[in-house]
Amino acid sequence: MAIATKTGVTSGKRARTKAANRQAILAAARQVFARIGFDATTIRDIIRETDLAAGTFYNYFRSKEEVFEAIADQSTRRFRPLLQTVREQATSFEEYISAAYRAYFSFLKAQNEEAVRDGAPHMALIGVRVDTPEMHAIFDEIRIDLEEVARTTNISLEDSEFLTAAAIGIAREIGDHMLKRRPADVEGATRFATTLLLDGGKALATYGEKDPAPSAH
Amino acid sequence: MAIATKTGVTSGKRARTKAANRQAILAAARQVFARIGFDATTIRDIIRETDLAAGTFYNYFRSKEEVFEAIADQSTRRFRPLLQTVREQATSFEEYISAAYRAYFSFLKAQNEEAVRDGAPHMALIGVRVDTPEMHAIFDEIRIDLEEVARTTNISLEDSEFLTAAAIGIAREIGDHMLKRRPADVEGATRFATTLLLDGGKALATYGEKDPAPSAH
DNA sequence: TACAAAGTTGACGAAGCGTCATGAATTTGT
DNA sequence: ACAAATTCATGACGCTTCGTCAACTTTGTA
Repeated sequence: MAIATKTGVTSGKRARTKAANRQAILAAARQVFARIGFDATTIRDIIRETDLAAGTFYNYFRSKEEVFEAIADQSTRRFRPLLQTVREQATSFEEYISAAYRAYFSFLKAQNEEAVRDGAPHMALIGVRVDTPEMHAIFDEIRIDLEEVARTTNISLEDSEFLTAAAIGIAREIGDHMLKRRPADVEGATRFATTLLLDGGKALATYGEKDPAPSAH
Repeated sequence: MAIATKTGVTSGKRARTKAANRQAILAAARQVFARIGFDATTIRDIIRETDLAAGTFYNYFRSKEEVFEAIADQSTRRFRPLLQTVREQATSFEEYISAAYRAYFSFLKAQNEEAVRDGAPHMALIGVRVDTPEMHAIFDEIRIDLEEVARTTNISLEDSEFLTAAAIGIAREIGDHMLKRRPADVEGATRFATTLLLDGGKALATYGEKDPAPSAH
């Protein structure tokens, strides 16, 4: 009889298998992408890993690219609550930046380990990298956070959009390089990124000495 | 008769048409990618824009992806001499960073305008972004430059790899956002990126004031 | 000029694509 | 409780693109 809920979701069997099928396709796609890579993957490769028929795929996604985006979207969605926590707990600009980087690098490390466990050859991770609407939402969220934290700490930012872009650029690139170093050092990456974003490269360098002895807390 | 040169390149007609064909394919691919996008492009779309036959394509490239990489590689190759000049003329850390960012942002703007002129819908630029060997070369070049400039100015860098990664991340993201603002402000982006990398976000903020009055020279 | 080497051509079989008529399972209406 | 209506899975089909290859043309060598 299918009871309609507030959200418009029905509890009938129809709706349940629909959700299950979607998830099955996404899970299968994850596996196959990890195993043989996005380019080599065909839609039939994906559907073969489920108990569905070829045509059914097209009831859920228009193309391979759309599945990919949906997976990236899932990843991004899982990151947002972490950012939410960071926002709620930060009491200063420094704290926000530091905690946000830590959250991202931890998340990245976890995602990477999961992908490797799933049989990804090496670092073929579908990350929080693709240009999805969800990613744009994160960008705006961070920008607004920065503005807000700056405002409450009586700071004026010159250009919050550029600052956000830079913060994200640093996160992406340092994140990649962090993963290449085994074991991935989340704290080290966090400290570096935070110091750089706040105080710049000069704070990470020492003048007139042979060995570096920077402090960044 | 084909005179063999030092480099193993022959001056015969064979070698000339070979180079010409390769360029023809690359040029055609550029056009088609710009017009209809990478995904929609088929190898036959590309070859149709030349006076070659389908089979000939495979004498030059293994796949559409390989053409793409070759184009990205060309872009990257064109950027390297600019970086060379920057390296030669910089006398301080600050100067190197500033000039390098200016070179990159100018290059990016020029590339973008060229792509738009070629009929790219909007910002579908094949940039200095892809993970090619040539890009890795640039990365190493910048890292070594940073180390070198730091050494001659008696500075110790904590982690030149991370610093390079961060510098490139900032360039990429700010570059993207710069292009979205019309007209693209190369000097503004350069100033922002340079100040951030050297002195950090704090240098771009003002404390206890309403309107920002940052100085970054 | 004759022969060898290199390269081009386009037709061909294979592979993957997206669609759609069919039928089964679920929901709705009475 | 049953029938009508709706939703959706199925897999075969026609179509597009793929990469290859035997035949042919052009270039280089002697």
